[in-house]
Amino acid sequence: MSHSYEHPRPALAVDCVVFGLDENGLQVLLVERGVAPFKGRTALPGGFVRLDETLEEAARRELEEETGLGAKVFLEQLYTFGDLHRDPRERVVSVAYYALVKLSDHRVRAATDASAAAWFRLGDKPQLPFDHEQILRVAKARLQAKVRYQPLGFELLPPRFTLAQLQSLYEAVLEKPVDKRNFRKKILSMELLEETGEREEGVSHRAARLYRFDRKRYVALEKAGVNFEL
Amino acid sequence: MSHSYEHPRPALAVDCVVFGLDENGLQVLLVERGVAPFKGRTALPGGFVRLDETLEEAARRELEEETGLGAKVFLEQLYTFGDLHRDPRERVVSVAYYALVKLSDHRVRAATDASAAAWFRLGDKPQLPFDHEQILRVAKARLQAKVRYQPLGFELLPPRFTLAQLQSLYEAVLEKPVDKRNFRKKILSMELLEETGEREEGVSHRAARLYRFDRKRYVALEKAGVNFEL
DNA sequence: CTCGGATAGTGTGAAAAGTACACTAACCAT
DNA sequence: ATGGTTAGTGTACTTTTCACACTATCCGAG
Repeated sequence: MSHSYEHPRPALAVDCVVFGLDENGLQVLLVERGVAPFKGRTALPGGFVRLDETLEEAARRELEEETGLGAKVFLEQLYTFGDLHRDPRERVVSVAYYALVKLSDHRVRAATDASAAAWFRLGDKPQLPFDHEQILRVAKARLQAKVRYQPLGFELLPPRFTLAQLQSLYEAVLEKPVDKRNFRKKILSMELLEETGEREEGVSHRAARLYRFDRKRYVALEKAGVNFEL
Repeated sequence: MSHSYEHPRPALAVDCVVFGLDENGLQVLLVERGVAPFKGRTALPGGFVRLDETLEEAARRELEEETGLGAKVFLEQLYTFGDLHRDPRERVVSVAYYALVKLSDHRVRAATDASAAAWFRLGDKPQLPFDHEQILRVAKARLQAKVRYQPLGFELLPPRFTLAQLQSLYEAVLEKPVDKRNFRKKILSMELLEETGEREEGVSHRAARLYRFDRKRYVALEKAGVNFEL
């Protein structure tokens, strides 16, 4: 089947930068390409936009198809890349999205999935084709900038977490150490965290309290114009 | 002439939100549409992306064609809008850009240009077609957010300006008053302004000093990681 | 059962930044 | 010379940021 238009059109794609976090720091989810160009190479998950779906729907569909990630992950538009030769074959404009997922939920799936998705540490990944290196750089910069004034971090953690986990998240993303006492004061003063009353289990030292992110309160405070700068 | 592709493709357009400033506050540059849909309606300048130009080139070309704005204006990508029915005729995805121009330079051109471009105050403009109201809202929010931590304001002023002009610019963009002494202290402490040694002329009161934005110094300081939060 | 190892959890003082605020200086026009 | 108009300047108070070290709790090993 063929489709004709009066004027030539670039192809329109979406690409996704999926960030996850574990003990080793910030990771990114990459897939092995199943089609040309760059078939067999490791690249960002993505694909062409269909006519009956929005850009975000296209991004979520591709994520589901290529990595098994569900529809609820945090996903935000990043930037649109339109250099003439970013795809060697033909003109392709790509709307990039970035996603944040709780790596713990998706470690197994990605590891066993037939679609050959895998997590890579940022400093330890293969060279990416197209302009995916650039997209990844922009995504990392955006994440670092945004995490300072929006509580994005919670998207990367399990539903209940300790303050130490939250702190090392910030340290991993920002790539610099944070003072424990000042961090706790600051983050608790925002009143976005709710104590669950529970504690860590199975650790061979004093068990830390488990907190939960209070999303409703966040929405309310944000509407009221409160600042969440770290 | 007709162009065929194996899979259907959305059309790809760019739209531009051009901000300018005068005594009446923040203004936006709009054009009268010469083609359907919405022929004759006032809308954001924009048009379709060609295969041999990048997205930014397309935005600058459309600006030149429809408003006479030159190639040097400050222009930055805003967001990409891809709702299914944002264009009533067919699927069109639009990459929006926003521009900042010195209104003084372009007041005459826009007023006399055959292409029927005109400046409108934000609170006093016709209803815009497509999703251009949404695009404008996003652009305004971005400008307000960005002006706080990047010295964008200078793009809206003539090359030499007084501190009072700069202050009213911030007041116009942020839509709230700023303390004169604190503003001057803060902005001068950034060391981005250079005294020209000249003064205002033709005013019937004490003449203010004229300053110039030191772009080189800005680039240097920015690289060094300095913060320019207002 | 106690002792060592590991992480949780807590407060204070000093420095820097932000904020509110009012008068004199300079210039022009009448 | 006087009045009108905007330029230009400093200080005291409050708030925020930053650096920094010890006790509490739990587990496991001996």
